[in-house]
Amino acid sequence: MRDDDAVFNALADGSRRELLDRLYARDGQTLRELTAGLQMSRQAVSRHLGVLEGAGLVVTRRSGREKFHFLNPVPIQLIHDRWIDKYTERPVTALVDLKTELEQRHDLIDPP
Amino acid sequence: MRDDDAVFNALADGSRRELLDRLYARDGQTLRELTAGLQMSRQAVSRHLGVLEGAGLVVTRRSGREKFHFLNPVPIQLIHDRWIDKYTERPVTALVDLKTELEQRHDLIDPP
DNA sequence: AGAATAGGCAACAAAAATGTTGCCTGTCAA
DNA sequence: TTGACAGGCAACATTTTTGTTGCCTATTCT
Repeated sequence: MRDDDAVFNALADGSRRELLDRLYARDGQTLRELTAGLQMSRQAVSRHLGVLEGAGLVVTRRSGREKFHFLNPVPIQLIHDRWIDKYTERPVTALVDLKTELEQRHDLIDPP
Repeated sequence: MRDDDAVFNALADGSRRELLDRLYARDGQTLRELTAGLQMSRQAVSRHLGVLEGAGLVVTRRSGREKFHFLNPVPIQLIHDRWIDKYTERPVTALVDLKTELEQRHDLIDPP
């Protein structure tokens, strides 16, 4: 497996993505704050945060008995850069543009 | 679950990401072409491509008995937009910048 | 028509992920 | 120092995922 496996694996779970959403809305929350409203045990949330931290999507900072969590958007930026060419400017603005391009390519392969 | 679940689930598998890499390198490949070199049965690759197509990451076009696969980068762009603010320009250029910001925030909470 | 090619579907076993409960350590306040 | 609070670790059962094998239909070529 490649190194980015942890990132994609962490993003695969809906609860973890919701945790990222919460941190995106307000950074620096503790485990208890993030658990509130998630209808899951504190231990489960703790492990989810551990997965996110292991993937580098969340950075933590401990202060006394509290642990603050921060969103790190860098791995997400890398996902974007992997399949979207920033130089040749692929048609990513709308699906309609892509479909148009597909029709053209298909005409090259199998002309009408 | 949300609607984007299929996309993240599709990206969670390393073999599927490799298929996207291959399509990114050369679009419009058939199932046989994509299977070559992947050390997996054709049926397994077929199901992986089905997952990618179901998530909208791959668009297909059938011509006779052959099926061509094309990469659709739109869902990946949406992932990027979800957690990276394009207006306020968060510090996503380097992890160093983020760490610096985290130090500053921590000083606000727990001054030295 | 007959053979070869491209792809699809379903059932099965093996492997991995998820959430729970129970118990533990460290920190803060009265 | 005693009790309350924040968080961590491990074992367990349940569910999901993954790849294989076997068999099927549709299309192309001789």
